[in-house]
Amino acid sequence: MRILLVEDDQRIRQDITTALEAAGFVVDAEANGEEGWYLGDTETYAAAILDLGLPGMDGLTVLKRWRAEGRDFPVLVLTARGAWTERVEGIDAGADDYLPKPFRMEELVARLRAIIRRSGGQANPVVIVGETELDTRQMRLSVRGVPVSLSPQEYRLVAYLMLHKGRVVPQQELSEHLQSVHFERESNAVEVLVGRVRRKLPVALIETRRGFGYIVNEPDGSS
Amino acid sequence: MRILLVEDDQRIRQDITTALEAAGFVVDAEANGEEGWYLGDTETYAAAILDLGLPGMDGLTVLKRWRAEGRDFPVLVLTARGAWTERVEGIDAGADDYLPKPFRMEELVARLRAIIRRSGGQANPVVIVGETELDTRQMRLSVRGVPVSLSPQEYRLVAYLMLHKGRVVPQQELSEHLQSVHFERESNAVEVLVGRVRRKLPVALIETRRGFGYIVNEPDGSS
DNA sequence: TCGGGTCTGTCAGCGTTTTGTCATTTTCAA
DNA sequence: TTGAAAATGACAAAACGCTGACAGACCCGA
Repeated sequence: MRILLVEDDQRIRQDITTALEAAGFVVDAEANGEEGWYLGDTETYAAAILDLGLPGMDGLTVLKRWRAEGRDFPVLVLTARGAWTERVEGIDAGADDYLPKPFRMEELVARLRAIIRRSGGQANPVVIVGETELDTRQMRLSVRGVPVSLSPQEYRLVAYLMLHKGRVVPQQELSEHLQSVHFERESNAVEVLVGRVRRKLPVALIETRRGFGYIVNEPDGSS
Repeated sequence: MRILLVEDDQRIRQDITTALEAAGFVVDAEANGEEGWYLGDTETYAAAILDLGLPGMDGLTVLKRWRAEGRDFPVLVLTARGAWTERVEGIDAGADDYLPKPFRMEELVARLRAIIRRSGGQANPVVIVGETELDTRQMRLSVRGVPVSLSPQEYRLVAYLMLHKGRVVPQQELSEHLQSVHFERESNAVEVLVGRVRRKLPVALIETRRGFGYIVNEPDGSS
């Protein structure tokens, strides 16, 4: 389930991204209005979260343009507290819901799931690859119905790979995503982690693409 | 069971929210009439509690608009003491019941349950997980039919987890929800509380997901 | 008003798990 | 074949959650 997030505040963007990923979504986060618009115009998303008041291109404009071009994925608009006008405009422009700042992350996730569900998409918290099942609500991984006990870091690794299944994920992206504050090039932390996970799994889930990164794929899938 | 509460008085809103949550409802509380209307129009609620005399948009108008657009969830109207006219108008506008201020919280909850039941929705006050039973009406937890004596805080913890069963609840969410006015980073209050509850329960109900939070789950482990 | 009991948050200590690093070996693609 | 990339085993520091003890706040009955 892929979500587009357009929000200029670096801090908020990070927080939301983290929360959504924890909730099992895949997030494309973008700070700039124009770029956000372009992404929404060219990629396929289950929903978008749009902050009004963006650099580059105003949020409302972004939304109107999408709608004008027939992009109909649900959009959740973030507004400043009490800015009632913004909300009205947002709704008029084709927003599906709005959320006044500040908000609680749980609420954001709940609302997002709501508009996705309403739009016909299903905000399924479960990802399945072969015999492996990832339940993002329970934060649990199981193989053939048997839960696998993973440490937080291990879980995050698997979750990230599974949510991005079918795509080669570079080591650097992983190590950045595991939010360890280390960019240390000379660290094989990810490799070690992958090893640990593999030892715990009864099936070969994570494939190595030597020189590129790791990938989780459907069993029959070839690249 | 999700309830929409539209009430401008901050104090009353808080009280009702607390009472309803204690009773096992999930509450969206809103102070502004217009925002309340929007929520009721776009979200799905089991019922709404509506104060007349709101800023933004008058309560009666909100109600009429909902009904005009076919929203038929039951609505409980709060009226000022002796404002007989309001009641008549409220009923005419499509309210299912009214409650004159001031009122007792228990009465509010009872009436709310009544209109929900009448409307076909089931306001089930009982949550069952394995051998554990949470009766939100009596605010009582029992295991194998034997009541467990819990302190208020302990009860809230268990209730919250049980009402969110099948989902990992982060410690932070818990500590926020227990409305302790502390955002204190380094506080192990939740851990202590969990420990106390566990000691009182004859069964393993609360599972720890190290690094993530706590979860209450059906014994077999499917959500 | 006093005294005992309960509730709740803090703290320090403890054992366990987790995680990054390092040295070394293995593997693979060019 | 060969050198870089990845896997592995071992290790130690750090993180995490649990527990018992404690003290202030609060409630209630005498």
